Amino acid sequence: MVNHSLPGAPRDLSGVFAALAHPTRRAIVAALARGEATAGELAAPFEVSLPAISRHLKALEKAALVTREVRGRTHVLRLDLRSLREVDDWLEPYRQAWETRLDRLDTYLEENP
Amino acid sequence: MVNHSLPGAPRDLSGVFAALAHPTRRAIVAALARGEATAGELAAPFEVSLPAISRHLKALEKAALVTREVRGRTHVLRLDLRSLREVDDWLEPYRQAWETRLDRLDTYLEENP
DNA sequence: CTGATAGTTAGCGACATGGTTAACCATTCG
DNA sequence: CGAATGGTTAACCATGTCGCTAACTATCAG
Repeated sequence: MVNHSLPGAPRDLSGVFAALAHPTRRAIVAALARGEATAGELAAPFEVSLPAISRHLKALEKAALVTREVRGRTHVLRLDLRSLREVDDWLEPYRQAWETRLDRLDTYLEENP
Repeated sequence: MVNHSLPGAPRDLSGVFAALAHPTRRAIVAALARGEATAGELAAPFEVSLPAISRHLKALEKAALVTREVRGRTHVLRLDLRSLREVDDWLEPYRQAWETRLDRLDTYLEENP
């Protein structure tokens, strides 16, 4: 088994979940999944002010969901998949639970509409 | 593809993530994965007061992570896996991302210690 | 140097969260 | 009935979140 949480990134699942508990931040994560972007580029689609986005980015960075590289006066943000992978790891035992239980419910519902 | 969010359970992923952003609530979820339990049974392992647990349960219920059946004066709580499955669904595209990218990093790190 | 651009920090207000203790239903038991 | 049990609700306090505007820092262009 592989350890997905690196030494420098302490397993603070609470912080990760809290960061993901905001639709704007999830949208930023989704945007970064398509590739790196600057703070301004990330802020553009949203109606909230730039300072608001700036603090969302800080929250994502603190949760280790995002890394930042300062290049001159622009900040390049990138998604760090490891924190998401920790969420996935946390989910694992429950996944097993619904694979044994809930899929049978799915089957039942499909066969009895 | 199966739709895991049922009509009665509106897709409020923010609420689910927020509910999971607290260690006590994650512990309750973990406890309920082993089977149903009463509020008192769930509160026992924790050092916080019973009212505090009561409100954690209410938060989990509001996020549809937990269902409650009132039997006489005891409340029986059960885990509802569907909300966790929504988290899993949300995670899916990212899972694909790290399966194509990060596993190669894993391989690299294992081969170059 | 000057001005424009990229972004953060500061300060404020409104509201949510999480914990406490005390009080309050509701149900079971003798 | 009266008392104990299971649990929630109320009131309060401290702290955190999220948005705003205004002000600031830093870099690039001319």
